[in-house]
Amino acid sequence: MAEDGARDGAGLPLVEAIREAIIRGDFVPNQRLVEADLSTQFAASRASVRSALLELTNEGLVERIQHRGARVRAVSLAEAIEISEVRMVLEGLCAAKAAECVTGEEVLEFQSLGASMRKAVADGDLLGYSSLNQQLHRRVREIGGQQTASRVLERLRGQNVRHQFRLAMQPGRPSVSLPEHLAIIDGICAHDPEAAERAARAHLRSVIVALQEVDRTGPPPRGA
Amino acid sequence: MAEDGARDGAGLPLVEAIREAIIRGDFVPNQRLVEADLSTQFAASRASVRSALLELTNEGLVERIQHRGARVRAVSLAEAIEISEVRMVLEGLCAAKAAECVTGEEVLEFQSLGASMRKAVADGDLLGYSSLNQQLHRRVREIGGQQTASRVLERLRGQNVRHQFRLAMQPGRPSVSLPEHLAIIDGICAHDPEAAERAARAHLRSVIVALQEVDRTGPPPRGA
DNA sequence: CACACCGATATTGTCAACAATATTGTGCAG
DNA sequence: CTGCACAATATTGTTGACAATATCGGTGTG
Repeated sequence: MAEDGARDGAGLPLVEAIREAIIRGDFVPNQRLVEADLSTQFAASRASVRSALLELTNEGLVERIQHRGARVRAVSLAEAIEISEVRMVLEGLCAAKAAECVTGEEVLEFQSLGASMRKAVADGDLLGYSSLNQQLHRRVREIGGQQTASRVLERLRGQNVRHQFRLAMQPGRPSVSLPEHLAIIDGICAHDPEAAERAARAHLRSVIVALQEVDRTGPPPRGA
Repeated sequence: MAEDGARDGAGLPLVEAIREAIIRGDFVPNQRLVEADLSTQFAASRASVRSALLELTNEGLVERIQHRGARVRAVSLAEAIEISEVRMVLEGLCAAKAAECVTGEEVLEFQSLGASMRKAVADGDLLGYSSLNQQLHRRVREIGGQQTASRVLERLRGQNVRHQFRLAMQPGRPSVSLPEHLAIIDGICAHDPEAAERAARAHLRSVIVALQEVDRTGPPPRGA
């Protein structure tokens, strides 16, 4: 509460403002999202808020029950694993397609990206590595050219960004994921769709295992 | 036009009514969906129509442009192929998971379903086969228990139901798809996730080839 | 003391009217 | 005859108020 929603003004289209607020963590899971409150906080009409909540519901970020309002959806560990399984096969698909149609220039770009990731891990730059990580996944999607898969992946990303964040902060995690990422890059640069898909799937499988691990060690940062 | 939208009354929640109308083909691709018209046709307020269109937009069934209204989204062949590629990996995932956790009772159900499909093809019952087809895919999703994948698949289904329909009506198509379906069933019943996934992917790959074929022979039934 | 009933409150869902915007048709100049 | 400015129209986007519904607190009774 107490946020006066200064940042939106008329710049971003409200739905993005709320989405960012949820992803950033301004709204915690299970927090109620009352239409009237949001309309004042974001200086928008209730109808706009309503339509934004509709959109975010379909994106899986908020949950609505008839006559009972909207709340920030709390994705359980089981759901996070499901999402990662879907990501596994979809990113595998994108990696395979990227390996097929990658250009020479893009190969160089990927290799440079790989080098940067290596360096970030060596330097212990967690934040930089996380950013490069996202960049890699995004580029694979873009180059794969599978817009349908990209849209789905983009939506899923928002849903377990919280779990993803916990993973990235896990000590020792980068040294595990780095070789997996490099394998994806290698497969794509070698124009080997099957290798790229295998590598992408292996990476996500590893993410799933890590999710289960991190849950066993330290339960949720903020209990529901 | 000229439909007075008799069927909805107060039974189904409007959004489903419009969705069914689009899927059924009452509204053809690229047809404009004017809010005022729909509100009279379906005897609902414009606000309700508006929110329904919002929802359907997020489902990918309609397309909206700022201040220019909504139209039924026409999915191109390229998009249909993309969708089928996504289906390929997701149904592969579901089939694999189904193979892992299928019960003895469900094995019998699948085998019975396979027998029915065989019979329908032998009898030349296109409609019955199409129905069994959908039932098979649905059961695989349900038993796989991957709700995230299921939701995505369900949404994608609505988008290329038109292309799917054209395929089903293609002469000779059932004899091609039947063994593919049976292979999926066999893989699941054998509790062999890899075989089930391979079979599911092979099936969808065949669907993609068939989509390209049917486009080459007979372009769209109703040009955009 | 526990439990069902009932009214008060908060919140969503719906509606009708108004403003903003894009499209279309018309008239005029070149 | 063609191209452009401009008004008329059609349609969406927004606002505010109203009705429907669920939740919460109190009250009475077994």
